[in-house]
Amino acid sequence: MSENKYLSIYNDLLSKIEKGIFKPGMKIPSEHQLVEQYETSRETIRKALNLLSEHGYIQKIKGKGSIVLDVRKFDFPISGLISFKELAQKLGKPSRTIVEQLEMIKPDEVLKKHLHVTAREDIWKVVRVREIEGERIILDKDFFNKKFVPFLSKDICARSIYEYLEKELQLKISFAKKEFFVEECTEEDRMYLHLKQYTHVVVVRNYVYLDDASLFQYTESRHRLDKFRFVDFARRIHLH
Amino acid sequence: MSENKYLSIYNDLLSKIEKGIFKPGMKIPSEHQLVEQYETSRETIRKALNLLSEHGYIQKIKGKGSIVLDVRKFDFPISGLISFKELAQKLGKPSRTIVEQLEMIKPDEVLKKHLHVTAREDIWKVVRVREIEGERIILDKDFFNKKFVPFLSKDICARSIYEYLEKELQLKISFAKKEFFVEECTEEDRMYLHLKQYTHVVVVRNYVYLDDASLFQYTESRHRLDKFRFVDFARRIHLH
DNA sequence: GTTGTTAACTTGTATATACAAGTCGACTTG
DNA sequence: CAAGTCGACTTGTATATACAAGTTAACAAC
Repeated sequence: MSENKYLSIYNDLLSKIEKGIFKPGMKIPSEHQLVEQYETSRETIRKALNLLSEHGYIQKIKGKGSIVLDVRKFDFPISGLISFKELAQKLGKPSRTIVEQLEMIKPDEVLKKHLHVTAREDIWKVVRVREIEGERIILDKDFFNKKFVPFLSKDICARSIYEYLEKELQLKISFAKKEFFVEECTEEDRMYLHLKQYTHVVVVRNYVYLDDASLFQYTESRHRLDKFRFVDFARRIHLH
Repeated sequence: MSENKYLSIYNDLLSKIEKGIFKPGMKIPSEHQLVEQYETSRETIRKALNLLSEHGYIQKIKGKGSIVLDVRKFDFPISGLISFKELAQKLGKPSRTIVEQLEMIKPDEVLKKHLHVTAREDIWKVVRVREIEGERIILDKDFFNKKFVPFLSKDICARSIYEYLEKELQLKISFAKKEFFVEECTEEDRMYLHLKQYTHVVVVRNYVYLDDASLFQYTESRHRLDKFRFVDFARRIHLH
């Protein structure tokens, strides 16, 4: 359970939306009603509702109430900072992770720039292939600063690195920047993936930061063209 | 200026970050200091800071303060609901919009699904090419429900439809869902774009909603592979 | 010198109140 | 009947207070 009142209310309302107790198009109870239901203050309810709104689950309309959106209903992966294991569980497709490389390296010029490290620092390099429905679709190349991740094993990489980082090492993963673009496939891509006839791959560069804004991971995720899909939810900022 | 106190503080702090008065890595003044500077309450300051944090401009660290991130410094287009005109102005590259088609149509089966309309409703269809540095890079196919947009002209489409919708028609554009994937290019793509040797295009499907959660626009944006780039900022949700 | 303890700072959460502003239905008024 | 008004509801903004919890530097004790 959450220690936070507003987060536990967020979770409760979210699960009611996902279970269909609150259906798309429906109004959810008013803030006043929720205050009584959860025996809390209006500001606490509003924090929970604003989180739901930011994440695309509800739309708040002044004077009327909050209605459930269907935007988030069928679509994954939707924008967010989520591990492959969490994603695979949501999607429910049979998938497997194959650890192809796991070694400690010194960064080259490119990596020094991406991870903001010096030539002397030790870096974990992990290369994994994600097999989805029997096809080798995604090539993930992860780089971790050893300063933050002293130890890694093949077993951890095959299971879920994030679970290990957050639960065992107590790292507080906070935010990420992702860059998407398309690139010609390399020899490495062809070696590790089932590329069919495709000549390009979709590349996702992931820069992951901890709680204190320190960059601790750089990931390059290379997807076969035809299987790539990404969904984003955005709100317009009005400044008038 | 904004009528809202917290939005005008958000804007003021944002412009200080963008102008470099607050530089990446620097601490911004504490909430208490900002309360005195802006002569307001702490909750109002916190609303402004939380917005900056959500949008990737600062990181708040409990017990320490808020530091400016460099994540947003060089990267556009970053996730958000922004018109091509606004984007072009930010990027500063020479660009031009060519209106190739502008007509009123009845929706076919596919469009009926995308725009949630019946066969009897009138739909504006706008086809535009975005020329960047002299090359025809992006093909935008927009569809507007006539119920929301009674009138359109070539002139409006060449300038900025969004400016017209928001300023003239007073439509309140609120949020959007975007889907990204890669597709084989069509005859239409080849006809309108400078595609070089590329066999695929990046497709962005855009569903745009108004204030009251009604779907009013569907856009299909088709990008030449090599010029496509998208940046996303995401925060991890911790539920423990 | 090292360790531990304050004290003063920071941000995070929860609560209460007041009023503004948009929506909607019922009722009044012409 | 039509139009306008009013009251009861909704969400939005601004303010104040209290306490929790993390950080840091100064200081005291050993």
